[in-house]
Amino acid sequence: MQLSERKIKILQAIIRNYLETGEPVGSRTISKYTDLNLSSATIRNEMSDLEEMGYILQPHTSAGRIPSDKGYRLYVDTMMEEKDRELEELKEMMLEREDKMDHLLKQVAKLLAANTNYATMISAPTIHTNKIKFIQLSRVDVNQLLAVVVVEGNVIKNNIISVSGELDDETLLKLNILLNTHLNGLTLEEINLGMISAMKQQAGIHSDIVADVIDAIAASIKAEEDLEIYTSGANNIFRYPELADQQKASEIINTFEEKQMLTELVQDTLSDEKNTGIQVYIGNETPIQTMKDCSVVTATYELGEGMRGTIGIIGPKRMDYDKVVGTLKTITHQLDELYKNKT
Amino acid sequence: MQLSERKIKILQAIIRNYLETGEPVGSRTISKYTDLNLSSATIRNEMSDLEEMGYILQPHTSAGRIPSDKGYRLYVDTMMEEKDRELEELKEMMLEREDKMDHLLKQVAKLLAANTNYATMISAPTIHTNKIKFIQLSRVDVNQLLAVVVVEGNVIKNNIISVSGELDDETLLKLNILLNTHLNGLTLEEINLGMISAMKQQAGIHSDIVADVIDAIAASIKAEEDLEIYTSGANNIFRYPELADQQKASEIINTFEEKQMLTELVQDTLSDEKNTGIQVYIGNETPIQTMKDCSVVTATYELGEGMRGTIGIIGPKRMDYDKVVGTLKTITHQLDELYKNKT
DNA sequence: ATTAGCACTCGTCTTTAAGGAGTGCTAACA
DNA sequence: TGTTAGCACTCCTTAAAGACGAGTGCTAAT
Repeated sequence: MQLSERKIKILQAIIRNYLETGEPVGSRTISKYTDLNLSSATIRNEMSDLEEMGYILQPHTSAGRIPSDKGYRLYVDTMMEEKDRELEELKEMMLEREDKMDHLLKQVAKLLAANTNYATMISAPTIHTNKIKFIQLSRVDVNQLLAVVVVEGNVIKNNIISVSGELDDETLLKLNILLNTHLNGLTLEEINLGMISAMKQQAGIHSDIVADVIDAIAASIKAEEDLEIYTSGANNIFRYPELADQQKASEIINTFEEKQMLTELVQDTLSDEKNTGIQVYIGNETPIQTMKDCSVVTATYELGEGMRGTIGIIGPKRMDYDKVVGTLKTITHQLDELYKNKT
Repeated sequence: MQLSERKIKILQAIIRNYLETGEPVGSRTISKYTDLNLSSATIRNEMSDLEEMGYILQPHTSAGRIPSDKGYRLYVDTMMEEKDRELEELKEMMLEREDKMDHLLKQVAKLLAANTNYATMISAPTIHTNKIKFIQLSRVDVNQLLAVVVVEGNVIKNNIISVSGELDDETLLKLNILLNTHLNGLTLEEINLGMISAMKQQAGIHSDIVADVIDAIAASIKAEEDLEIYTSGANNIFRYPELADQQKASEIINTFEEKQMLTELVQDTLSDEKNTGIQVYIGNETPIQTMKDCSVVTATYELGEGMRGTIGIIGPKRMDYDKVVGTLKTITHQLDELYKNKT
């Protein structure tokens, strides 16, 4: 069966209505709601067709229809009208020039949650492809060195390294020069074994320290390990009765608290880069099993080259996709702007 | 009316039973439960007295009794038998010598939540009274300086400072020496205005940089600002029907997610140091309004001198106080040990 | 092709009744 | 005087029954 123009209009009306109310939509509602001027009986026939085609379903006989996952999918793919939404607060916030990345991200998550009434998450940008800008070893104690690594984008990583032998200031200076001349401007991937052994050779008896330092750098830069994820508004799910029962709420809250599982979402989003950077997962499409009764909309944001993070909005399947997608587009754009102004 | 020996025994039996089951306790249950060998009628009379005295209450006529806050308080103060509980996993975990403080704390929170089935929080130790061990300014870009401050206990703080004028290496070195000679070994409180102006004078035309640096140090050390709090097991509250309804659950979850409000709990706990370091807040006694239906047990742990943090366990009023207090005592002790072995 | 009409379904809400746990009180007992 | 058995009473919980109504599917008329 074909999806006639009229069927599309009716489906759209059903979904729009359901998004608002969360209640099954009856034929009479649509008959009044749309400008099609059709009687409820006609709508009923069309609805029957739409159900057969799998776009809508009935919770039980004698109830109205609700969209199926397939219906939502069609809606998101073809019928959505993005509502652009400027977040004024965000602008103001960014004007304050938040130097601390983590603060900024927490704020963004919070703001998004407050504006959308859904649960939100944001992953700190991974610095995978980013270049080392500055390395410094300092002695903080007799046998402890502090290794500071700054990568492009002014992300700072620290590590305390314990060393056995003593080091005089001169040697330390030499090591610093050695490390900086060899590693500055490189990304983590570009540091290879040959380079490391060359450095070790030059370091002579202190080669073990070089090894330690490089390990430390690798460990601290390593993306998977400390993929920081900030969340907000998890309790928003209680606004939606279809998610608010104990079983489901508990699972979702747990996912948000553990954060571990959210990394899968980030990975999945970052790996797929066909479209505009916005992805919509409806129900079972989500990579996180515990969210199979939700819809998840994710966006990739980019701060300069190679620094990419993910923003995710998690809500009921009947979320306001138009608003969410619009908001996400705006916000990723604004984050982009922020970075440009900062550098 | 006096609390006779027998009344105490009965009250204890009621509370113990209610802690287990969460259901109002009837007279017949107690009559069988205890070794007092009294008929249910006698128990009823005693219960009536206990209710009049405010230790227990009836949800409605013809229901059993449940402990009142006053009853719980008496239990905690005089009748509790701490169950010592070693956390084997914790020992193992600590053996791995987690260098990263935040990882360790997250792990502890998680472990506690898993072991107790309550929600847990742990605040990172505040470094309030701690001494500055090492300061270093480095140039990372034309007009950007990186200020690294290490305080005792190897807690590292970074700040990027933007400077207008250019600085040559020599000046930077001088500034570093200036800062270190003046500030090393001092706590934040000990840095006073006189000292600052003296340093500014010595810095000459770069006095503004000194000011910036000190601001940065103050900002990064400041305790209230970045009182990191890690939480775990918030979804455990769903295990307890009396907390699991939407209204309450949502509030509690929110408190846990925002974390902001939890700082009050930390402040309160740290400020009061009469007892063993364990505090029990029952119902309305808690400083956090949203937790008035819960009980909160907090403990102060200490890592070396002056580095103190708070561990909190949040559960229903009928929590297993014996177990929780015992566990907290053990864990603070173990953390103490950890620190000793580390240094 | 559209629509009015109507019987039918089925979830929701309300009412009613039965069941039962637990109490308070009274009177008897040691 | 303290303890206990007995009993009426309360009130929550659960189940069953019925009323209600929203919404459907089908049929026949337009």
